[in-house]
Amino acid sequence: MRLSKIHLNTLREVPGEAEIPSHIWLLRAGMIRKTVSGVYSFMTLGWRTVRKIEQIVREEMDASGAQEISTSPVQPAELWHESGRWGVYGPELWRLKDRHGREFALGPTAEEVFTDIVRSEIDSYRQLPRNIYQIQLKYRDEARPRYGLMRSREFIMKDAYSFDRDRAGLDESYLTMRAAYTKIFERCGLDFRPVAADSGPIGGKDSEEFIAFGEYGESDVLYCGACEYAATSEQAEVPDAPASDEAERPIEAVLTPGTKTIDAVAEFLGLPREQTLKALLFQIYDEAEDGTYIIREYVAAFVRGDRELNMTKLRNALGGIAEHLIEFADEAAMGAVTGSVGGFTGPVGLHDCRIVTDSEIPGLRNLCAGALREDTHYINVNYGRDWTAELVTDLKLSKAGDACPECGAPLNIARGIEVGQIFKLGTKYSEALEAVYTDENQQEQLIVMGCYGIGVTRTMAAIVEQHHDDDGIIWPLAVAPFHVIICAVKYAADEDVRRVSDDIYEKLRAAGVEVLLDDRDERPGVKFKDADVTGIPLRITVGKRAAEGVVEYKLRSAAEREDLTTDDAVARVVAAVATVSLRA
RNA sequence: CGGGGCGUAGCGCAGCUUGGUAGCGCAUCUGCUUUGGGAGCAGAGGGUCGCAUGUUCAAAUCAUGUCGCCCCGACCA
Repeated sequence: MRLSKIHLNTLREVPGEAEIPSHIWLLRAGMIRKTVSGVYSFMTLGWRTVRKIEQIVREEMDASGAQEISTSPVQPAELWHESGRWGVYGPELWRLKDRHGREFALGPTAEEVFTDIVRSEIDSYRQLPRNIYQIQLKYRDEARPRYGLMRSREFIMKDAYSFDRDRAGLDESYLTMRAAYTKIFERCGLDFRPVAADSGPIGGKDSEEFIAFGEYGESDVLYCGACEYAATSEQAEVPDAPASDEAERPIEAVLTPGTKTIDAVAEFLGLPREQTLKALLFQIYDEAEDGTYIIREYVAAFVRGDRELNMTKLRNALGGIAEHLIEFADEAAMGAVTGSVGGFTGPVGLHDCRIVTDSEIPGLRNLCAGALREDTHYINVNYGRDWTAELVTDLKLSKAGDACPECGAPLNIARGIEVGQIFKLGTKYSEALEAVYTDENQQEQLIVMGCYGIGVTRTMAAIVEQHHDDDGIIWPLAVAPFHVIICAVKYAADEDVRRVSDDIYEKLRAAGVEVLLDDRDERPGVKFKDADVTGIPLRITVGKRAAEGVVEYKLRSAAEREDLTTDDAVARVVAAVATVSLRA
């Protein structure tokens, strides 16, 4: 295409709203435009890249045997009531009503819709397995949209759902998707890793996230340098400290004035933090039909003093409490339940609340804990003798240096962007929506499901995070809006330049290359800057030596330039583009 | 939702403390000169200062409220 005909508006300055590279460069390259917070429009070049990514996703999904369909983002509330998610999904579900007052949601995912389709269309084991997917706008009314495309309220997601006869079939479907995802993100040019993940409110057991490494990611990943183990910080198992063989000493109350924190009490008593017990008190809500919240119960959770509590593990341990239905208890509640003020909560004599504890606590001896009286702690508190918990399970938040649960080597930590996730759902939705098939013994069986998501627009942001420099974006060839840009210096004024540029342009187009000809009546500096900021991976400059048929060839990713004849330049571009097509 | 910051021309900002003719740079338009890394000169257009109420002879400026945006925390593709 001719650049003079394309709508392109690059920005010289960084818009005030942008903080991180992908947001800054996508705006400055004129690829995206904000409509309102968390909602973006894609302009000509930006949309071309979105479609490139979608195309890669589509090709690999189709190659894996999945089929593309299209459903509406408008989903009736009834389906959500059937699955039970209307009440638990929380304020992130973007709800709306029609003129009759009927309720709908804009789909944040589509498990219900796909299960609904399958339950009415699949009756026999002969129709299984199936994997169907769509690429569609999704809606999540985020508490805090952020970082441009990284966390938006409207985004493009590829969501796929697999339907199998049994668990073994699901395992196979899952591995097929895992392989397809690996290819997709490789073709997008991302540095990424699949990591074990929490399955969150969608439900199910086994799950992995595909994390693209990046400084501005919002996920913490713990990975082992010695083996293949990798997990998100919420999910990573933390091995218990070895049980103590110390003898139990008699429990004793001691005065500890003003020591409201673990650090303060440990220092005051001269104990290591490992010898203390950290208490955290939560209130759990029920959501009434009218949308109000009522406190259902209080929960006290205990971990070793030097540990951090993993909220995700706690919520899962309590039977999958939705994130918005649990929060730290306020001071007033603390007083009512513990008979004390914050900072002196402990397990001994605690009542009127559920008590859960981390799994390493029963093995530890003679800990220091709050005594439920202001300025007082107990020392030599022992599990079993002085207190017990209703639930004993791993509640520890993993951190760098913790032992790898597979091989024991110390774990490393990295930040990353979650660009995809794969789940084994099992029968959660088929049970709720009664999606069954008849097997060869004429028995009705529940369909076993998996679901698989890719954030297409987030992937676009992740690519820019990994591929940019001080001058702008450096698109990998496979997702670039155009393969090559011809910077025609003095196109309007110089007949040789025009002739040579048009010649190269036509030859490349004939060869199937996506080529952009900068035929604008602009100064050369403007053309070079625009070529750099928009990140077109290959550049041919036609200028000074046009009359003798010589042009300059340059990669966006490299500093070197090379003078070539026009035919050699065309051949180089065609060869470079061919490497991308071959990878598919 | 809690905490902090910001709303003045398409974009980036100054002006506000101490109330008195709304400004600068970029972008846009016209003309001339320029043309291998975001040109120079001359000129032109464009803003109910987020909105509402209040104080005042007078409000971009002070007060109250409200809406929007951005950043930090708890959640997710």
